[in-house]
Amino acid sequence: MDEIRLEESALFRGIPEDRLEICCNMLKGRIRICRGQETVQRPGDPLQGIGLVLSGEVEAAREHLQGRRTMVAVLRPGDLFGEAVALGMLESAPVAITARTSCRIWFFSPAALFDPSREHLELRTILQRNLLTILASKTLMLGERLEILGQKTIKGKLAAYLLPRAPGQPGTWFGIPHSRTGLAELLSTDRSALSRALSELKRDGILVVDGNRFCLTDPDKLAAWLA
Amino acid sequence: MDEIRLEESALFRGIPEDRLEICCNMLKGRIRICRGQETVQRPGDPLQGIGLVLSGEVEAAREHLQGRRTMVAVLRPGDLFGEAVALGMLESAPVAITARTSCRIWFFSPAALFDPSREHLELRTILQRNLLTILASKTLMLGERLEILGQKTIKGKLAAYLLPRAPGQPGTWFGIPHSRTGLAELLSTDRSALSRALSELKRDGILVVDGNRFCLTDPDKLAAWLA
DNA sequence: GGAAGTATGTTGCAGCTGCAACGGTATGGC
DNA sequence: GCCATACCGTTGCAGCTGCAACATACTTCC
Repeated sequence: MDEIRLEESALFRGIPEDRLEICCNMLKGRIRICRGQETVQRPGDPLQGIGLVLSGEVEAAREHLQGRRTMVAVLRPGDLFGEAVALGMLESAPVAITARTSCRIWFFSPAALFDPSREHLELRTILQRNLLTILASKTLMLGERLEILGQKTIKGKLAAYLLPRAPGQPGTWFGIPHSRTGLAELLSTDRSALSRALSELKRDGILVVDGNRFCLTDPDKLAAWLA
Repeated sequence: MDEIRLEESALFRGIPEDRLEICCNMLKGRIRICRGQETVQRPGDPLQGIGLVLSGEVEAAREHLQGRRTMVAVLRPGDLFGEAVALGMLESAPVAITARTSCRIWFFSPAALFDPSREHLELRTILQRNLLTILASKTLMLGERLEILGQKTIKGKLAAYLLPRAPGQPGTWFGIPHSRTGLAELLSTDRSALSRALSELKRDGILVVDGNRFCLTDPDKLAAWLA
């Protein structure tokens, strides 16, 4: 099973193991179990608190009209979602959360973190510090998404997405956590047009594809597509 | 002058006025004065700390190759930049910071915020809490940028950008903080193509434009362009 | 006042993308 | 085994966009 232990998550990093239970009680969390494909959170739903993925795989995506979606991130055990909404004082979520696989999610209220009481102050300090780090790296990740979506062509988007994910050694295979349809949503482009772009890159000897696995045979030629 | 007082900034919200000086000393800030058009921070530069705009107007933009840019945000007095990079433990900045006008920027080190000493703990707690709120709202802002850049057509991008900024009462004029060129960079599109799209929207009676000021005469028709 | 530089609107054109449709394959339920 | 569903690649076509070039203001700086 891919169940994560809380102390391995970024949120609880640095919390002594014997204090975990205190933290959990303090945050008043409750666990929700979702089946695969289940919608965890619809955009506009009243906020359920901050979610921490315990097991399974979860997607965060912006839903546009007519079923079109722009994927924001894939969440794995240990990842958080909803923290920006909760801390930013919005009353409803702007993104949809969907379970890719059956999963367990721990929802907790951020209010307890800022309880003015002096109780467990040192634990709350660690949690707040961790939350800062998590939000900072999420901001950086979103910045990279801007870099990708800012590209003008599909091959440019592919280059902006694949190049930072490829191993340093050129010609090495690496996997991505997306199906073709998912990749198209991530790049906010049309699936068939993406398929065509990949075919051309293959034809020109720039990369090789096998399902979710890629091998950049000519990274420089791919980088030439960056605007 | 548009100089901001520190206690009006989001970072120092809730700090008693007579403690401000303590905070400033604690954070070891130093002020940098920049002329208009000056580059404050090039992507890849070693980090100078977190920046707080005291006066003037500053741009944050991702620079692609060949001078193309995707604007990320306009920063006004009281706004922060670099906090995600500093807290996310990156050693260099991924975005370029440019002064639009002459400006004064206060750089400070985030390290003092997490000093393990007990000194001024209550002040540091407030600052950390404020930083969390700032990062959360920046995350939400970036999410909106994804919504905009995820649109497939220029008119869609315009709709995603203008509709949330228009006053509730249709037919009201409102301004945006961008020139045409700047708006094109914000939408990550070509300036002349943007100009063409705006002309067509004007021709079809959907909006009226006067420089940086817009008036949506038919918001519903504009919303129809959202993918 | 003049010159250089910058911002803006227009237009023609090549090219890329979105869309729809089709066929093939894999997966799952009955 | 069979059907339904989903995923993926291919293709034709209309349409939108990027790009280059040009003309017109407007600003700035001598």
